[in-house]
Amino acid sequence: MYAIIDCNSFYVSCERAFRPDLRTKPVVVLSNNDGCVISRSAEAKLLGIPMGAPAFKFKKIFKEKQIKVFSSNYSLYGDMSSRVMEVLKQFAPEVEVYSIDEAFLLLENLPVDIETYAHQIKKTIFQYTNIPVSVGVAPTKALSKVANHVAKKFQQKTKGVFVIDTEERRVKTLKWMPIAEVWGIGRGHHKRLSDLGIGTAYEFTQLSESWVKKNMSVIGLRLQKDLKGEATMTLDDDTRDKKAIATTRSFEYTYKEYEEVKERIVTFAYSCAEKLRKQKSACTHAYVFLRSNRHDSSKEQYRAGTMVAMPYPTDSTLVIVNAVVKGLKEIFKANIHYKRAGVVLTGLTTTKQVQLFANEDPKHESLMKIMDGLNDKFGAHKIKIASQDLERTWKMRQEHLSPQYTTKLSEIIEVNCNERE
DNA sequence: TCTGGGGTCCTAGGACCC
DNA sequence: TCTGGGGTCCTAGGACCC
Repeated sequence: MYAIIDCNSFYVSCERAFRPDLRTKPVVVLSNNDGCVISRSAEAKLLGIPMGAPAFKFKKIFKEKQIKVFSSNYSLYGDMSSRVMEVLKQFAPEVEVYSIDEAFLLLENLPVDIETYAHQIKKTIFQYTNIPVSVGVAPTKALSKVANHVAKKFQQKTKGVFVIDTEERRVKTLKWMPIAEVWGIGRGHHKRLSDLGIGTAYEFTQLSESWVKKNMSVIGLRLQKDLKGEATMTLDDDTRDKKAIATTRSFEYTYKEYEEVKERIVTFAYSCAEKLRKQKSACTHAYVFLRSNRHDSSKEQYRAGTMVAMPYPTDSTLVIVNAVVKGLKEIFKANIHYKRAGVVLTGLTTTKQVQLFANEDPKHESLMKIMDGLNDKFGAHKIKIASQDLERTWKMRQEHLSPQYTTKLSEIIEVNCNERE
Protein backbone atom coordinates (compact mmCIF):
# COMPACT_ATOMS: atom_id res chain seq x y z
CA MET A 1 0.00 0.00 0.00
CA TYR A 2 1.05 3.57 -0.68
CA ALA A 3 0.65 6.40 1.78
CA ILE A 4 0.84 10.07 0.95
CA ILE A 5 1.55 12.37 3.84
CA ASP A 6 0.64 15.98 3.13
CA CYS A 7 1.23 18.85 5.54
CA ASN A 8 -1.84 20.98 6.18
CA SER A 9 -1.45 24.63 5.03
CA PHE A 10 2.27 23.99 5.23
CA TYR A 11 3.76 27.51 5.19
CA VAL A 12 1.15 28.75 7.64
CA SER A 13 1.81 25.74 9.88
CA CYS A 14 5.56 26.51 9.87
CA GLU A 15 4.88 30.05 11.06
CA ARG A 16 2.47 28.77 13.69
CA ALA A 17 4.94 26.20 14.98
CA PHE A 18 6.83 29.09 16.59
CA ARG A 19 3.81 31.23 17.36
CA PRO A 20 1.39 29.15 19.43
CA ASP A 21 -0.64 32.31 19.95
CA LEU A 22 -1.68 32.09 16.29
CA ARG A 23 -2.85 28.49 16.40
CA THR A 24 -6.56 29.36 16.19
CA LYS A 25 -6.24 32.69 14.38
CA PRO A 26 -6.62 33.33 10.65
CA VAL A 27 -3.14 33.41 9.05
CA VAL A 28 -1.88 33.78 5.47
CA VAL A 29 1.58 33.61 3.86
CA LEU A 30 2.41 35.72 0.81
CA SER A 31 4.54 34.86 -2.24
CA ASN A 32 7.83 36.58 -3.08
CA ASN A 33 7.58 40.35 -3.22
CA ASP A 34 4.53 40.06 -0.95
CA GLY A 35 2.61 39.51 -4.19
CA CYS A 36 -0.22 37.11 -3.56
CA VAL A 37 -1.54 34.60 -1.02
CA ILE A 38 0.07 31.17 -1.32
CA SER A 39 -0.89 29.54 1.99
CA ARG A 40 -3.99 29.98 4.14
CA SER A 41 -5.06 28.64 7.50
CA ALA A 42 -8.51 27.04 7.72
CA GLU A 43 -9.77 30.20 9.45
CA ALA A 44 -8.52 32.38 6.58
CA LYS A 45 -10.21 30.09 4.06
CA LEU A 46 -13.48 30.44 5.96
CA LEU A 47 -13.14 34.22 5.80
CA GLY A 48 -13.19 33.91 2.01
CA ILE A 49 -9.53 34.55 1.19
CA PRO A 50 -8.93 32.73 -2.12
CA MET A 51 -5.68 31.03 -3.10
CA GLY A 52 -3.58 33.42 -5.18
CA ALA A 53 -5.39 36.50 -3.91
CA PRO A 54 -3.33 39.62 -4.79
CA ALA A 55 -2.20 41.08 -1.47
CA PHE A 56 -2.76 44.72 -2.44
CA LYS A 57 -6.43 44.03 -3.16
CA PHE A 58 -6.98 42.29 0.16
CA LYS A 59 -5.06 44.63 2.41
CA LYS A 60 -8.22 46.13 3.85
CA ILE A 61 -9.81 42.75 4.49
CA PHE A 62 -6.66 41.49 6.21
CA LYS A 63 -6.91 44.40 8.58
CA GLU A 64 -10.65 44.30 9.15
CA LYS A 65 -10.75 40.58 9.82
CA GLN A 66 -7.49 40.67 11.81
CA ILE A 67 -5.77 38.19 9.57
CA LYS A 68 -2.09 37.73 10.45
CA VAL A 69 0.06 38.16 7.32
CA PHE A 70 3.55 36.74 6.75
CA SER A 71 6.04 37.24 3.93
CA SER A 72 7.41 33.91 2.75
CA ASN A 73 10.39 32.67 4.73
CA TYR A 74 11.78 29.87 2.59
CA SER A 75 14.75 29.00 4.74
CA LEU A 76 12.35 28.32 7.59
CA TYR A 77 10.01 26.21 5.42
CA GLY A 78 12.90 24.26 3.91
CA ASP A 79 14.27 23.45 7.32
CA MET A 80 10.89 22.42 8.72
CA SER A 81 10.36 20.26 5.65
CA SER A 82 13.58 18.32 6.25
CA ARG A 83 12.52 17.71 9.85
CA VAL A 84 9.19 16.28 8.76
CA MET A 85 10.91 14.07 6.16
CA GLU A 86 13.40 12.80 8.74
CA VAL A 87 10.55 11.68 10.98
CA LEU A 88 8.84 9.94 8.05
CA LYS A 89 11.94 7.89 7.34
CA GLN A 90 11.44 6.11 10.64
CA PHE A 91 8.13 4.74 9.38
CA ALA A 92 9.07 3.23 6.03
CA PRO A 93 12.22 1.95 4.37
CA GLU A 94 11.26 3.77 1.18
CA VAL A 95 10.24 7.42 1.16
CA GLU A 96 9.75 9.60 -1.90
CA VAL A 97 9.90 13.29 -1.08
CA TYR A 98 7.39 14.54 -3.60
CA SER A 99 7.42 18.25 -2.77
CA ILE A 100 8.34 20.56 0.08
CA ASP A 101 5.25 19.45 2.02
CA GLU A 102 4.43 15.95 0.72
CA ALA A 103 5.95 12.50 0.68
CA PHE A 104 4.91 9.04 -0.53
CA LEU A 105 5.69 6.01 1.61
CA LEU A 106 5.58 2.35 0.71
CA LEU A 107 3.92 0.53 3.59
CA GLU A 108 4.50 -3.20 3.97
CA ASN A 109 4.88 -5.75 6.78
CA LEU A 110 3.39 -3.44 9.36
CA PRO A 111 3.33 -4.33 13.06
CA VAL A 112 -0.24 -3.02 13.45
CA ASP A 113 -3.22 -2.52 11.13
CA ILE A 114 -2.66 0.09 8.48
CA GLU A 115 -5.06 2.71 9.78
CA THR A 116 -3.56 2.62 13.26
CA TYR A 117 -0.12 2.94 11.70
CA ALA A 118 -1.21 5.98 9.68
CA HIS A 119 -2.46 7.61 12.87
CA GLN A 120 0.86 6.91 14.53
CA ILE A 121 2.68 8.66 11.69
CA LYS A 122 0.46 11.70 12.00
CA LYS A 123 0.82 11.85 15.76
CA THR A 124 4.59 11.47 15.74
CA ILE A 125 5.12 14.21 13.17
CA PHE A 126 3.06 16.62 15.20
CA GLN A 127 4.87 15.67 18.37
CA TYR A 128 8.33 16.28 16.85
CA THR A 129 7.67 19.24 14.55
CA ASN A 130 4.34 20.85 15.50
CA ILE A 131 3.20 20.39 11.90
CA PRO A 132 -0.29 18.90 11.34
CA VAL A 133 -0.56 16.48 8.42
CA SER A 134 -3.19 14.48 6.54
CA VAL A 135 -2.58 10.88 5.51
CA GLY A 136 -4.12 9.02 2.57
CA VAL A 137 -3.52 5.29 2.11
CA ALA A 138 -4.45 3.11 -0.90
CA PRO A 139 -3.09 0.41 -3.23
CA THR A 140 -1.90 2.96 -5.84
CA LYS A 141 -0.39 6.43 -5.74
CA ALA A 142 -3.27 8.17 -7.48
CA LEU A 143 -5.78 6.51 -5.14
CA SER A 144 -3.72 7.51 -2.12
CA LYS A 145 -3.97 11.13 -3.30
CA VAL A 146 -7.74 10.72 -3.50
CA ALA A 147 -7.76 9.25 0.01
CA ASN A 148 -5.70 12.19 1.21
CA HIS A 149 -8.22 14.58 -0.30
CA VAL A 150 -10.98 12.87 1.68
CA ALA A 151 -8.92 13.00 4.89
CA LYS A 152 -8.44 16.76 4.44
CA LYS A 153 -12.00 17.48 3.41
CA PHE A 154 -13.59 15.61 6.32
CA GLN A 155 -11.09 16.35 9.01
CA GLN A 156 -13.46 15.96 11.93
CA LYS A 157 -14.80 12.64 10.81
CA THR A 158 -11.56 11.09 9.54
CA LYS A 159 -9.21 12.63 12.12
CA GLY A 160 -6.91 13.35 9.20
CA VAL A 161 -6.48 9.75 8.02
CA PHE A 162 -8.34 7.92 5.26
CA VAL A 163 -7.67 4.44 3.90
CA ILE A 164 -9.01 2.93 0.67
CA ASP A 165 -8.52 -0.79 1.20
CA THR A 166 -11.54 -2.45 -0.37
CA GLU A 167 -13.05 -2.40 -3.84
CA GLU A 168 -16.31 -1.18 -2.38
CA ARG A 169 -14.62 1.77 -0.74
CA ARG A 170 -12.66 2.59 -3.90
CA VAL A 171 -15.81 2.82 -5.99
CA LYS A 172 -17.73 4.74 -3.36
CA THR A 173 -14.94 7.27 -2.93
CA LEU A 174 -14.39 7.77 -6.65
CA LYS A 175 -18.12 8.30 -7.19
CA TRP A 176 -17.93 11.14 -4.70
CA MET A 177 -14.60 12.61 -5.93
CA PRO A 178 -14.99 15.59 -8.29
CA ILE A 179 -12.83 14.99 -11.37
CA ALA A 180 -11.36 18.50 -11.18
CA GLU A 181 -9.79 17.65 -7.80
CA VAL A 182 -7.99 14.55 -9.05
CA TRP A 183 -4.17 14.61 -9.12
CA GLY A 184 -3.10 15.07 -12.76
CA ILE A 185 -6.31 16.76 -13.90
CA GLY A 186 -5.64 20.42 -14.53
CA ARG A 187 -7.74 23.09 -16.18
CA GLY A 188 -7.34 21.81 -19.72
CA HIS A 189 -8.28 18.22 -19.01
CA HIS A 190 -11.10 19.27 -16.74
CA LYS A 191 -12.64 21.33 -19.52
CA ARG A 192 -12.38 18.50 -22.02
CA LEU A 193 -13.88 15.99 -19.58
CA SER A 194 -16.76 18.13 -18.43
CA ASP A 195 -17.62 18.84 -22.09
CA LEU A 196 -18.05 15.08 -22.29
CA GLY A 197 -20.29 15.07 -19.22
CA ILE A 198 -17.67 13.57 -16.90
CA GLY A 199 -18.05 14.96 -13.41
CA THR A 200 -16.53 12.40 -11.05
CA ALA A 201 -13.36 10.35 -10.88
CA TYR A 202 -15.47 7.20 -11.21
CA GLU A 203 -16.96 8.33 -14.54
CA PHE A 204 -13.44 9.02 -15.75
CA THR A 205 -12.41 5.44 -14.99
CA GLN A 206 -15.28 4.22 -17.20
CA LEU A 207 -13.97 6.01 -20.34
CA SER A 208 -12.41 3.90 -23.08
CA GLU A 209 -8.65 3.61 -22.95
CA SER A 210 -8.32 4.73 -26.57
CA TRP A 211 -10.15 7.98 -25.89
CA VAL A 212 -8.02 8.68 -22.84
CA LYS A 213 -4.78 7.88 -24.67
CA LYS A 214 -5.75 10.05 -27.63
CA ASN A 215 -6.87 13.07 -25.63
CA MET A 216 -4.70 12.90 -22.54
CA SER A 217 -1.59 11.06 -23.71
CA VAL A 218 0.03 8.15 -21.88
CA ILE A 219 0.04 10.22 -18.70
CA GLY A 220 -3.76 10.29 -18.66
CA LEU A 221 -3.85 6.58 -19.37
CA ARG A 222 -1.53 5.83 -16.48
CA LEU A 223 -3.70 7.92 -14.21
CA GLN A 224 -6.84 6.09 -15.30
CA LYS A 225 -5.30 2.68 -14.60
CA ASP A 226 -4.01 3.86 -11.25
CA LEU A 227 -7.50 5.01 -10.27
CA LYS A 228 -8.89 1.62 -11.28
CA GLY A 229 -6.52 0.11 -8.76
CA GLU A 230 -3.86 -1.11 -11.15
CA ALA A 231 -0.60 0.45 -9.95
CA THR A 232 1.27 2.12 -12.83
CA MET A 233 3.47 4.40 -10.75
CA THR A 234 6.08 3.36 -8.22
CA LEU A 235 8.09 5.39 -5.78
CA ASP A 236 10.52 7.68 -7.56
CA ASP A 237 14.11 7.79 -6.56
CA ASP A 238 14.24 11.34 -5.32
CA THR A 239 18.02 11.50 -5.19
CA ARG A 240 18.22 11.95 -8.94
CA ASP A 241 19.55 15.22 -10.24
CA LYS A 242 17.40 18.02 -11.55
CA LYS A 243 17.09 18.38 -15.31
CA ALA A 244 16.72 22.13 -15.29
CA ILE A 245 17.74 24.82 -12.84
CA ALA A 246 16.00 28.16 -12.85
CA THR A 247 16.08 31.52 -11.14
CA THR A 248 13.27 33.82 -12.20
CA ARG A 249 11.79 36.82 -10.44
CA SER A 250 9.33 39.63 -10.70
CA PHE A 251 10.91 42.99 -9.84
CA GLU A 252 9.71 45.30 -7.15
CA TYR A 253 9.57 48.10 -9.75
CA THR A 254 9.77 48.06 -13.53
CA TYR A 255 13.13 48.65 -15.22
CA LYS A 256 13.74 50.38 -18.51
CA GLU A 257 17.52 50.66 -18.64
CA TYR A 258 19.65 47.94 -20.18
CA GLU A 259 22.20 48.16 -17.37
CA GLU A 260 19.56 47.60 -14.70
CA VAL A 261 18.09 44.58 -16.43
CA LYS A 262 21.55 43.21 -17.13
CA GLU A 263 22.48 43.44 -13.47
CA ARG A 264 19.39 41.36 -12.56
CA ILE A 265 20.05 38.77 -15.26
CA VAL A 266 23.68 38.43 -14.15
CA THR A 267 22.55 37.91 -10.56
CA PHE A 268 20.07 35.23 -11.67
CA ALA A 269 22.79 33.48 -13.67
CA TYR A 270 25.09 33.65 -10.67
CA SER A 271 22.46 32.03 -8.46
CA CYS A 272 21.71 29.33 -11.06
CA ALA A 273 25.41 28.50 -11.40
CA GLU A 274 25.66 28.09 -7.65
CA LYS A 275 22.75 25.66 -7.57
CA LEU A 276 24.30 23.86 -10.53
CA ARG A 277 27.60 23.28 -8.73
CA LYS A 278 25.77 22.20 -5.61
CA GLN A 279 24.30 19.23 -7.45
CA LYS A 280 27.64 18.70 -9.24
CA SER A 281 26.28 19.28 -12.71
CA ALA A 282 27.29 21.30 -15.73
CA CYS A 283 25.00 22.82 -18.36
CA THR A 284 25.10 23.09 -22.12
CA HIS A 285 22.41 25.75 -22.62
CA ALA A 286 20.80 28.69 -20.87
CA TYR A 287 17.41 30.19 -21.60
CA VAL A 288 17.05 33.91 -20.89
CA PHE A 289 13.70 35.66 -20.87
CA LEU A 290 12.20 39.12 -20.29
CA ARG A 291 8.60 40.18 -19.68
CA SER A 292 6.79 43.46 -19.36
CA ASN A 293 4.04 43.85 -16.76
CA ARG A 294 1.07 41.85 -18.08
CA HIS A 295 -1.23 43.58 -15.60
CA ASP A 296 -0.46 47.06 -16.88
CA SER A 297 -2.26 47.44 -20.19
CA SER A 298 -1.34 51.13 -20.42
CA LYS A 299 2.24 50.15 -21.33
CA GLU A 300 3.55 48.33 -24.37
CA GLN A 301 3.47 44.56 -23.83
CA TYR A 302 6.59 42.60 -24.64
CA ARG A 303 7.79 39.09 -23.97
CA ALA A 304 10.89 37.51 -25.39
CA GLY A 305 13.23 34.66 -24.66
CA THR A 306 16.19 33.01 -26.27
CA MET A 307 18.24 29.87 -25.87
CA VAL A 308 22.01 30.36 -25.75
CA ALA A 309 24.51 27.53 -26.16
CA MET A 310 27.58 27.34 -23.93
CA PRO A 311 30.90 26.92 -25.77
CA TYR A 312 31.27 23.61 -23.86
CA PRO A 313 29.45 22.00 -20.91
CA THR A 314 30.33 24.18 -17.96
CA ASP A 315 29.57 25.02 -14.33
CA SER A 316 31.63 28.21 -14.29
CA THR A 317 29.73 31.32 -13.24
CA LEU A 318 31.92 33.38 -15.55
CA VAL A 319 31.17 31.35 -18.67
CA ILE A 320 27.45 31.16 -17.87
CA VAL A 321 27.23 34.89 -17.18
CA ASN A 322 28.92 35.66 -20.50
CA ALA A 323 26.46 33.46 -22.33
CA VAL A 324 23.33 34.91 -20.73
CA VAL A 325 24.51 38.47 -21.36
CA LYS A 326 24.92 37.54 -25.01
CA GLY A 327 21.35 36.23 -24.99
CA LEU A 328 20.07 39.33 -23.24
CA LYS A 329 21.57 41.56 -25.93
CA GLU A 330 19.58 39.64 -28.53
CA ILE A 331 16.21 40.13 -26.86
CA PHE A 332 16.54 43.45 -25.04
CA LYS A 333 14.30 46.09 -26.56
CA ALA A 334 14.47 49.75 -25.57
CA ASN A 335 11.53 51.66 -24.06
CA ILE A 336 9.90 48.64 -22.48
CA HIS A 337 8.99 48.63 -18.80
CA TYR A 338 10.36 45.27 -17.68
CA LYS A 339 8.70 43.61 -14.70
CA ARG A 340 9.97 40.05 -14.77
CA ALA A 341 13.01 38.14 -16.01
CA GLY A 342 14.71 34.82 -15.56
CA VAL A 343 17.49 32.41 -16.39
CA VAL A 344 16.93 28.65 -16.89
CA LEU A 345 19.91 26.31 -17.26
CA THR A 346 19.27 23.15 -19.28
CA GLY A 347 21.17 20.32 -20.90
CA LEU A 348 22.50 19.31 -17.51
CA THR A 349 25.19 16.65 -17.31
CA THR A 350 27.24 15.44 -14.39
CA THR A 351 30.56 17.14 -13.85
CA LYS A 352 32.39 13.86 -14.42
CA GLN A 353 31.19 13.75 -18.00
CA VAL A 354 32.36 17.32 -18.43
CA GLN A 355 35.91 16.52 -17.54
CA LEU A 356 36.16 14.47 -20.72
CA PHE A 357 35.98 17.69 -22.67
CA ALA A 358 38.31 19.70 -20.47
CA ASN A 359 37.92 22.85 -22.52
CA GLU A 360 37.57 25.09 -19.58
CA ASP A 361 40.28 27.31 -18.25
CA PRO A 362 41.44 25.23 -15.24
CA LYS A 363 41.59 28.39 -13.14
CA HIS A 364 37.80 28.63 -13.19
CA GLU A 365 37.34 25.49 -11.16
CA SER A 366 39.48 26.65 -8.27
CA LEU A 367 38.01 30.13 -8.46
CA MET A 368 34.47 28.73 -8.20
CA LYS A 369 35.50 26.59 -5.24
CA ILE A 370 36.81 29.66 -3.44
CA MET A 371 33.72 31.72 -4.27
CA ASP A 372 31.35 29.00 -3.06
CA GLY A 373 33.43 28.50 0.07
CA LEU A 374 33.40 32.20 0.98
CA ASN A 375 29.70 32.59 0.31
CA ASP A 376 29.07 29.53 2.41
CA LYS A 377 31.09 30.84 5.29
CA PHE A 378 30.15 34.51 5.31
CA GLY A 379 26.61 34.35 3.98
CA ALA A 380 25.13 34.12 0.53
CA HIS A 381 26.09 36.76 -2.03
CA LYS A 382 28.99 38.23 -0.13
CA ILE A 383 31.21 37.52 -3.12
CA LYS A 384 29.97 38.99 -6.36
CA ILE A 385 31.26 39.48 -9.84
CA ALA A 386 31.90 42.89 -11.29
CA SER A 387 28.68 43.22 -13.27
CA GLN A 388 26.54 42.78 -10.17
CA ASP A 389 25.38 45.73 -8.14
CA LEU A 390 27.36 45.70 -4.91
CA GLU A 391 24.76 47.64 -2.98
CA ARG A 392 21.95 45.23 -3.31
CA THR A 393 21.45 41.54 -2.72
CA TRP A 394 18.00 40.40 -3.70
CA LYS A 395 15.74 43.42 -3.28
CA MET A 396 12.37 42.01 -2.61
CA ARG A 397 9.48 43.41 -0.71
CA GLN A 398 9.25 41.46 2.57
CA GLU A 399 7.32 43.56 4.99
CA HIS A 400 6.00 40.74 7.14
CA LEU A 401 8.96 38.40 7.45
CA SER A 402 9.14 36.14 10.50
CA PRO A 403 12.48 35.55 12.27
CA GLN A 404 14.87 32.80 11.10
CA TYR A 405 13.79 30.60 14.02
CA THR A 406 15.55 27.45 12.95
CA THR A 407 18.61 28.57 11.01
CA LYS A 408 20.03 31.60 12.77
CA LEU A 409 21.71 31.15 16.12
CA SER A 410 20.59 34.41 17.71
CA GLU A 411 16.96 33.66 16.82
CA ILE A 412 17.21 30.17 18.25
CA ILE A 413 18.51 31.54 21.53
CA GLU A 414 15.77 34.14 21.59
CA VAL A 415 13.04 31.57 20.99
CA ASN A 416 14.37 29.32 23.72
CA CYS A 417 14.44 32.22 26.17
CA ASN A 418 10.88 33.14 25.31
CA GLU A 419 9.76 29.60 25.85
CA ARG A 420 11.36 29.56 29.25
CA GLU A 421 9.59 32.76 30.18
C1' DT B 1 2.03 51.86 -6.07
C1' DC B 2 0.62 46.71 -5.93
C1' DT B 3 -0.87 40.07 -9.18
C1' DG B 4 5.01 34.05 -7.31
C1' DG B 5 8.47 30.70 -8.50
C1' DG B 6 10.47 26.26 -9.70
C1' DG B 7 9.92 22.10 -11.58
C1' DT B 8 8.38 17.49 -14.66
C1' DC B 9 6.91 14.89 -18.73
C1' DC B 10 4.95 14.21 -23.44
C1' DT B 11 4.00 15.22 -28.31
C1' DA B 12 4.24 17.18 -32.82
C1' DG B 13 6.91 18.72 -36.25
C1' DG B 14 11.18 20.11 -38.47
C1' DA B 15 15.98 19.07 -39.68
C1' DC B 16 18.87 15.80 -40.98
C1' DC B 17 20.76 11.15 -42.11
C1' DC B 18 21.25 7.03 -45.10
C1' DT C 1 -0.51 5.50 -64.09
C1' DC C 2 3.10 5.31 -60.29
C1' DT C 3 8.10 10.23 -57.79
C1' DG C 4 10.65 6.30 -50.87
C1' DG C 5 10.88 5.16 -46.38
C1' DG C 6 12.68 4.59 -41.98
C1' DG C 7 15.04 6.44 -38.43
C1' DT C 8 17.16 9.89 -34.88
C1' DC C 9 17.67 14.14 -32.62
C1' DC C 10 16.18 18.54 -31.19
C1' DT C 11 13.00 22.10 -29.84
C1' DA C 12 8.78 24.60 -28.88
C1' DG C 13 4.76 24.34 -26.74
C1' DG C 14 1.35 22.39 -23.90
C1' DA C 15 -0.16 19.84 -20.13
C1' DC C 16 0.47 19.14 -15.32
C1' DC C 17 2.40 19.47 -10.26
C1' DC C 18 3.31 21.99 -5.63
